[in-house]
Amino acid sequence: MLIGELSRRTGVSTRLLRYYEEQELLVPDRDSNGYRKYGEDAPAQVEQIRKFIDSGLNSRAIRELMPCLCEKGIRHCGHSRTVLDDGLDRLDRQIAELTSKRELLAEQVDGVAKGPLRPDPS
DNA sequence: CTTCTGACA
DNA sequence: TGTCAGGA
Repeated sequence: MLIGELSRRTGVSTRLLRYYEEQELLVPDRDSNGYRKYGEDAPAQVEQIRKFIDSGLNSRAIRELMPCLCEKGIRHCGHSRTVLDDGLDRLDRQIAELTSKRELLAEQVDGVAKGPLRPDPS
């Protein structure tokens, strides 16, 4: 199928589908006319890519994961494990950072609550 | 009308 | 990610 059909069937813009190719997430064959020609499994692959993106994985991680995909989800080879676990670790670190920031800001909120009331400047 | 590449008031 | 250009 051509890029237009894949776009309609997945709801992903042609602009994005071309970007995925640029990132080597989904590289289609080319027709003699130069048009991108996607396989029947492309729709499923695009959906998988969307899920990975929504899970916070970067293009490099997704690129390394795509070869590990089969009809139903991921084929758990050793590498896919590593990539997935790295993704979880990165998210845990981000959660820790945000939690830290939240606590600092919360301290300020407490300070304001205890301080004397003043008329708003302006 | 559809797709392609490259570029960004 | 959208959108426009200029060509096939």
